[in-house]
Amino acid sequence: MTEQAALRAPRQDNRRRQLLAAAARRFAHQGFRATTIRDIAGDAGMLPGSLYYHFASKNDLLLAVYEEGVRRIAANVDRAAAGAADPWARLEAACTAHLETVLDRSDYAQVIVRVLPQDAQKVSDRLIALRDEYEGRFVRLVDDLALPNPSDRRNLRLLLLGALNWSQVWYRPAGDTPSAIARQFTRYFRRALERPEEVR
Amino acid sequence: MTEQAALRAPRQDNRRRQLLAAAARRFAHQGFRATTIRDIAGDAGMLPGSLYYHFASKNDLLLAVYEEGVRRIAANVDRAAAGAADPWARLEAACTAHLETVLDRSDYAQVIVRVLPQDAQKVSDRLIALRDEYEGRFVRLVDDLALPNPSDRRNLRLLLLGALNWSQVWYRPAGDTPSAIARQFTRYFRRALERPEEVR
Amino acid sequence: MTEQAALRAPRQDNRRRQLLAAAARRFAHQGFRATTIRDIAGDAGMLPGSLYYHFASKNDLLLAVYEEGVRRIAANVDRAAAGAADPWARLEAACTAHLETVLDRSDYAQVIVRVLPQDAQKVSDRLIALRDEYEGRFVRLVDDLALPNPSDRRNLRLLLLGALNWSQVWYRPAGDTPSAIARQFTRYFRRALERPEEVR
Amino acid sequence: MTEQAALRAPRQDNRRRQLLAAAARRFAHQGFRATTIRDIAGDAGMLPGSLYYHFASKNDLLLAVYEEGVRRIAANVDRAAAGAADPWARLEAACTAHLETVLDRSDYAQVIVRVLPQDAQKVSDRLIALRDEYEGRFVRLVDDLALPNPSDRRNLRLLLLGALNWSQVWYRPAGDTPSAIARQFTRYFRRALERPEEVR
DNA sequence: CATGAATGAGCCTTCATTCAT
DNA sequence: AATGAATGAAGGCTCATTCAT
Repeated sequence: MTEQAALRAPRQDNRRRQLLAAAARRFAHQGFRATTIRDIAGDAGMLPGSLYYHFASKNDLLLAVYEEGVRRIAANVDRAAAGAADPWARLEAACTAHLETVLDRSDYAQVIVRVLPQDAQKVSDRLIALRDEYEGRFVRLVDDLALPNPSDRRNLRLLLLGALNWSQVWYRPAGDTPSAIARQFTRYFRRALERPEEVR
Repeated sequence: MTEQAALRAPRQDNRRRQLLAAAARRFAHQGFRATTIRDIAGDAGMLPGSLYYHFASKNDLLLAVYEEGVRRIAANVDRAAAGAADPWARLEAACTAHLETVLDRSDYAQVIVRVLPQDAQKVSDRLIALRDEYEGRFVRLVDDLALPNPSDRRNLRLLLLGALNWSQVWYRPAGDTPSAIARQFTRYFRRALERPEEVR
Repeated sequence: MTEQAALRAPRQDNRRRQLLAAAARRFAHQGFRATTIRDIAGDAGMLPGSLYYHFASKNDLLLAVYEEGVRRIAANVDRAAAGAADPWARLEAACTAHLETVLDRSDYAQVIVRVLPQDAQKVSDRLIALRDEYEGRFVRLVDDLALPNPSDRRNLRLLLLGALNWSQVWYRPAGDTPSAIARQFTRYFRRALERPEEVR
Repeated sequence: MTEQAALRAPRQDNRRRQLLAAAARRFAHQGFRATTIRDIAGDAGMLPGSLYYHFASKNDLLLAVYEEGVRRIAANVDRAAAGAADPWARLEAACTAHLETVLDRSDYAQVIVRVLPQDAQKVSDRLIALRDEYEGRFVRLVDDLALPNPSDRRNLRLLLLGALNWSQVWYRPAGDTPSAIARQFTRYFRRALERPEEVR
């Protein structure tokens, strides 16, 4: 990259990115409705009206945050999964990456978990599609496991992801790390799955 | 109590109850911020201003809904647990009662799961206290289990309750019943706990 | 009417009427888009938000002004027409009443002439219907004339009403009175109509 | 003029002309206030800010459109009048040219009829002057008529022009052509004027 | 008990305009 | 000549809340 390009090109994108980051932070911490355009613009050092040069509406801003969130968490999860040898290791790596991203590394990703699509009626379809696209990964990861009782798949996936996502409610940085939590949860999950239920 | 009071008191209580029920329904289905005082008053057949005769603020209304929600779900859970013989059966019965109440039987209880305390800053402490009081039951239920590895307790409780609560996000009346979900989840949970982890 | 009723009943209606009057005045003098809710509320001595207790939107306010305008001008025109003996006298009386109402007596009526339905997209259909309903009177008044050449009717009606309505653009209180203008215009109109065109 | 200027000047003029044409079209069809600088710049393929290189303000744009409108309609009317032999034919030709230009041939001219000077406070004086200058033609055309009753002149001119201008409100391309309307109206006008009023 | 009426703060958004580049 | 980016004032509207009656 020439020095000129380094100085000029990113300018526009920078402001947009700043706004997006501010929006992600606010949406993740306060929720969608409790966040005002003034908050976001203020965080990025501009006036409310100026934000509309970069985004058409608050809904569109949420959509953009969702998109970035999916991009990031999906990239982390895919990278982590790709580095693992067998299906179980792959799932564990994916879950760890998922939870680390949500809890620690990305306001964007946290928004996907925290803000419900219904909060932005006009773009809710697209938000749902983004969520679904992302979660498809876990459908496939669970499908790859060799399970004694394959019909457990759906329920167990919902249990695992639900437990991970809910941790956002009780998680405190002072306790276990996100990756420790994810690892624990996945191991319990494995124990529950690997052998058929005993007769009681 | 004079006769007059006998006639009047329950009337007043009725209106309050109607408002509370309307608030619970709205908060459960739309969330706290998306619900207006107008919605709630309208559902109870009165005007917004009239609501303030019964409740001091929207926050107070939420607090009252939370209180009623805890009262109901705790009653259901306690009753279910009391009818079971051993610790594992007790936990399963409690979880089933918990999920049935949240998903099917009580808007009040659903509010506890759906509406975050931070949505009502001024009463958030009390909302948190109510949540904690209720969840204490599960701490005790899990403590009663005879586990090979007692240090799993906290994590496993968080996993189980988180998975149950998150089901509110994906639950559809057309699929498995709440009690079926709860039973399944608890059984997986049991399988994961009863046997010590193998060496891998 | 009892004194109590005199004091209490009209209260609500009074404020609504004040707002309507203020809106009519502003719309008539500044046009629809140039008038702000703040202007109108301010004229009625209240805050912008308070207006919405009485009217659901700015469009609805315009609709209400139109309705009142049609009611008033129609009443004036009908009364005037009813007092005249023959068709020509009836038309002249109606035109005089029309123009007097528009120019002198009613901001409401002036709004019908000045504000185009397209200015309020969401209610434009109803605005057009109101205009049409009113103008139907003139269709009938012209139909009642005994004309040598009946096919002139439509064009001549459009000419007469157009000329009257356009006077709003050049009319100044210092010059001819509205009724003088209307009388003059109607007489020219009559002269143009009563005998078939001569060969030139 | 240097060759460079010869090449450049018209380019600049082109862009200005494009903007003017876009503004005229928008103002004629949507009105002044409903048209945004964005609309106009967009129609000319540029961004809002760029427009300000060519025009100092939205008001100035309107003024320029008015000027061009007067230039065009005046040219049409003058040419038409010049081709007619006697005063009545001259008036009829002028009216036909006026209405054709307004309804069919020029967005610029339509703006003069549709957009009220008060819509642009800061230039309203000049807008009024332009209107007056143009209408002077009709004062003269009517003055040239030999009338039994000369005092009718002003009123009849206002009636005729008003009726013509108002046709913009009800005119639909599917019905009579503008020139047919203008011819009809002028003939009625002539009939009304040529004979003294009878005693009634 | 309830209502009618209003408040006031704040919300999202629009838009003419500016200006460095 | 034109753009990108921002401004700032204003606009329509919402909503929890108040209070005299």
